[in-house]
Amino acid sequence: MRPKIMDVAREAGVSAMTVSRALREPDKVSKAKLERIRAVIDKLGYTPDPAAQTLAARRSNIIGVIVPSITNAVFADVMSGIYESAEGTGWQILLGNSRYSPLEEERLVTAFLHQKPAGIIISGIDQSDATSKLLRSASCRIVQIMETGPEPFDMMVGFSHLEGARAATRHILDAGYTRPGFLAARLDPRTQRRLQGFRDVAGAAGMLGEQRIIATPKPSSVTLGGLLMADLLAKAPETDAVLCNNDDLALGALFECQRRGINVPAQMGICGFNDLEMMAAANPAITSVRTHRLQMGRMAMTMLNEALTKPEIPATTTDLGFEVMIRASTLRQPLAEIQS
Amino acid sequence: MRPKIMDVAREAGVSAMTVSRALREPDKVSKAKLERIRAVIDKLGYTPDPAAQTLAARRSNIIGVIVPSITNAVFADVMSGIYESAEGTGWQILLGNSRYSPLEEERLVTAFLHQKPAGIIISGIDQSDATSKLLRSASCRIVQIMETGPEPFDMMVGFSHLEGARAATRHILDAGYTRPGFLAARLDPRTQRRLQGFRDVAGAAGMLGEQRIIATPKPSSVTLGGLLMADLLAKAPETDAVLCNNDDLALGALFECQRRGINVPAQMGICGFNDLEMMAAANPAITSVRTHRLQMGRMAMTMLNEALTKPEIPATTTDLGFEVMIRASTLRQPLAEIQS
DNA sequence: TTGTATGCGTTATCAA
DNA sequence: TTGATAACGCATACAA
Repeated sequence: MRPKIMDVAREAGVSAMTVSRALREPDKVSKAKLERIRAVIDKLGYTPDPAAQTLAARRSNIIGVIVPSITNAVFADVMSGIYESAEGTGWQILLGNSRYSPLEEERLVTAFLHQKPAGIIISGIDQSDATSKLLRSASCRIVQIMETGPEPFDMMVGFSHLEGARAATRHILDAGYTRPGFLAARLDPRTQRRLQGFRDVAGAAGMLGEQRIIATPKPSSVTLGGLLMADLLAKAPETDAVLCNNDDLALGALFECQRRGINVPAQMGICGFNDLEMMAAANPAITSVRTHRLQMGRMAMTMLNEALTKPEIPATTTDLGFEVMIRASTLRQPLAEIQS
Repeated sequence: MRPKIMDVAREAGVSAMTVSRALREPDKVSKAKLERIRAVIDKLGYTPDPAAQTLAARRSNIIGVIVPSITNAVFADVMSGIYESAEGTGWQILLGNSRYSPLEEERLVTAFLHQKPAGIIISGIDQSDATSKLLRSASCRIVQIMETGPEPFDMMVGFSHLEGARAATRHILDAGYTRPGFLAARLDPRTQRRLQGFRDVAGAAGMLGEQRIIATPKPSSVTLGGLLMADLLAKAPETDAVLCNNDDLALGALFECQRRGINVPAQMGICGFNDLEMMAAANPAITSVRTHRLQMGRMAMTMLNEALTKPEIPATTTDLGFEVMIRASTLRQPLAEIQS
């Protein structure tokens, strides 16, 4: 049988409560007893029973994490940061995959709240009314990740997808392209805000062509990137650059251009979003908006841990920003030199 | 306050035990009471407290899943299958990331066992002695995934990495390449078995050149694929094909060839492993060994669910096999035609 | 600083 | 088929 708290207490010559305190509030136990208790715990290999702890404390050591996809490299990176930062803290991570479905998200929040979690990390700022209500009345700390926005439930760490797309579009125009297009898949809220950013900047420059915006609700993939590029070339052959909603699409668009003998970046500029590792390795290297995914995950978990450890940590919103990584795929100068 | 089992019992005019039974063994409750209880449960919105259930039943509804990486697309796919198949079953998935560390894996197994899990899904067949001991004496069902092998702990679903690499190598030789190389990163056990498969077949054909085997313990990436290809070309310029240990490396190798003006597949054949989605979309499309990752995850969870639901389900090992997806990157014929 | 009494919400066991 | 009783292993509240 596994040793229980009473076994430790007996062996150490103290009460069960003192052992319990030694584990959770060592400051409130005298040095002598603390040492004795710790020795016994080591000797017996005692570990508290999580279920009993949860039942008695009316609160678990579970942190629920809800992401819309676990195969999308973007969220895989964020999760990796979360797991990394959770290591050694004692918090147990319960991962939920909402598959981009608000209903499934609500189901997950409900299921997680039944576990009396210590905290919840949830992606995005577009929760349904029902989900929002659940979260607002929840008695645990909450971190929204991926995005920043007004009216956080509690804490927030992310960046502005709108501004990211604006900056990328600005770069494309600065690079000398004049008929930019946009490729989008999935059409989730963040995608839509990126599209808005593109429209803002291209429109302000008088270079917006709605026929150059190719969007589909289908899930994103490299293959789809190629198909969307083909569609774009068919509908708007004048296009001389594309901002892709993500890096998979950008890579697929590059391959499609190569298959058609379209020179990138001379005849077609290509820009991705997220800056996955492969962007820099491609040929030509692909320009992309770098987002700080690992750091976002780490910080979300760190913020939560602080909020749960120290009392009275206020709600804060952290904007991690982004960075346009300019690479060969949008450097049109070679063509300009040829033309001059 | 959340309704408890006693609230339901009172409202339905039965004892708490009968409510408990109605939930878990409805067959043992009379039709009349069952209906009444169910109505009350709906009305009150009763949900059992997981912690109390675990404490009383000495067994949780948790299924621990241990993978060596969560950013690697291969495991992301497997996890996706697991989550998909777990949906609606009531099992809670606790995910652990061992980061390819046997020690971390042992730590995770220990932590999971403390939760009195209903089952454990663990990647690979190379558990340390300590981990093996823990798992053998565990009182829950276990599924090993990713690979098949002798001496399973319990259930198994995977495929032979050795045979996968053998088949790929055979294809490369059949395609007419005579000086094949191998690119490997990470060097985990599965990588090593793939390398063994390559050596087997290339050696038997008298076409093995040890100088053409480039391996590094570094984590895999597209960038690294390019670097390894550069290394290979420096050390063994005669190389006319590469089997890459995974698709990231293959893509990187392709880009590096393109940067150097080396024609793929005419001057260099490239074959990947796993057949991630992007392989078919690349230019040229890249040959790869398709593995059934989503299905593997689904099946692992399904097997576990069956074993936990129905009594006396025996241990079974399922080999899901693989498929060499032959694509342009290893179709040398064009060159052969030119030469003839 | 330490200990006692009590409750957390459910299920196992056994008897009816 | 149903129910009474006793755990399950720990933490909260309070007292000493």
